[in-house]
Amino acid sequence: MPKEPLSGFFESFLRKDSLFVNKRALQASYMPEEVPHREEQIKEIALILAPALRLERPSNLFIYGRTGSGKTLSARKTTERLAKVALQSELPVRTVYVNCKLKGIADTEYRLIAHLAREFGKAIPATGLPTDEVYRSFLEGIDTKQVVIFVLDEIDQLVKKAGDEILYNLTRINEELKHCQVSIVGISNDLQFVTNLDPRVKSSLSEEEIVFPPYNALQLQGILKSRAKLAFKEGVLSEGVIEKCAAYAARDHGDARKALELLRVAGELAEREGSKKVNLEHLDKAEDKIDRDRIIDIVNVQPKQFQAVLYSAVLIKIKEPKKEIIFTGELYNYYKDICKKSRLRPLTQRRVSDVITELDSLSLVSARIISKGRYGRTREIILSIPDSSIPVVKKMLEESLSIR
DNA sequence: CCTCCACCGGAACGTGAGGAGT
DNA sequence: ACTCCTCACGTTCCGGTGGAGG
Repeated sequence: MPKEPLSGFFESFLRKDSLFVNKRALQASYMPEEVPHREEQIKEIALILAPALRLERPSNLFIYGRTGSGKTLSARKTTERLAKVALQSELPVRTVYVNCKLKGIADTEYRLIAHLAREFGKAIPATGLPTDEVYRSFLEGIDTKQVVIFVLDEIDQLVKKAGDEILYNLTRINEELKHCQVSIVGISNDLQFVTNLDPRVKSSLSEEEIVFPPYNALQLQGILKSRAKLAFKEGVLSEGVIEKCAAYAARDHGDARKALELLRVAGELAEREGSKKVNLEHLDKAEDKIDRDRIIDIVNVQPKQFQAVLYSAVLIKIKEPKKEIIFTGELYNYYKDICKKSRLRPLTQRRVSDVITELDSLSLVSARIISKGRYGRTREIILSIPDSSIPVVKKMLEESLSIR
């Protein structure tokens, strides 16, 4: 008599004590009441944006700092409060937050402007119209007596993809508007971003600038503690878990988001194991899991051609484990072979070169240009997938490319 | 000091899909 | 039906270049 496979599973799951009380407090989207160690920056932002409440145009603001340093959170928090006060006093002030990296939402000029226009009640089709038409509609939509603050997050990604003309147009729209006043808050985690911007855009975009320094280990501990208090039941975190978690993230430019994710995943692993406590081993396992999951997720959604290029690098690594460094030419030869095996039309080397650049920005490989003197100039490419994950990735790629 | 390799990376252009306006 | 958009993904063409070796 086969036992019912799920017999009692959900029942006991329900009965089993969860380690969490409110897991959301550890998720990236969570907006805490306070943003610790960023009081100064928040005050600065508030000071710069406050004139909006007198219906004056605030200076454009440029915020930068590394990932997980609290930029987005601080900016959102501040604009939210501002909007709330404006609403209470019935002042015509609008704040709009856009993340430019979201695919298909705001990652081109057309889409960004269309998105903004929709915020002001204009219906813009996803495609089809000329861009100036979209601009026209957008301007028409906002040009009433009001102050509008646009917060453009990950603005560096937008410019990288679509050029800085967008910003030039955006910083100039006040000249086109009769009643409305617009100011722009740009957020970037690329510190170099401003330096290679068109000088005209640069000066108007960064009328004001705020830098977010990375958190140090102690500050990270504070952040983790306050969130852990909300997220976990009392006493489930073993001694030293917070400290180690903070140390791990501090090692890597003080990324608070990463620290929180680590803690959350450690908690989930502990819970799944049926452990009563989250301890240091769970943290180690979490670190591993996050790394592997990230890679798998990214690799899975890459186009076939990208996968083929990556697979070439993986193959080289397996055939010659001692060989860390691959040159473009070698990789390309392997790649052509792979294409034959998986019945893919090989791309030109020029294109593959771009693919390599993109794999680099996904951190699947790291590539830098070197000169071998007499033997030419090329890129040295190093696979950034940890040895432990290589077999999984290899299998995935073979399946996807239908090899063997 | 000069040369010259093996690429890099900018620019212009082509194709084909998804869609608007007339 | 026809012309005109954007946009992703490629190709072709080509000038540019750091440094080992003559």
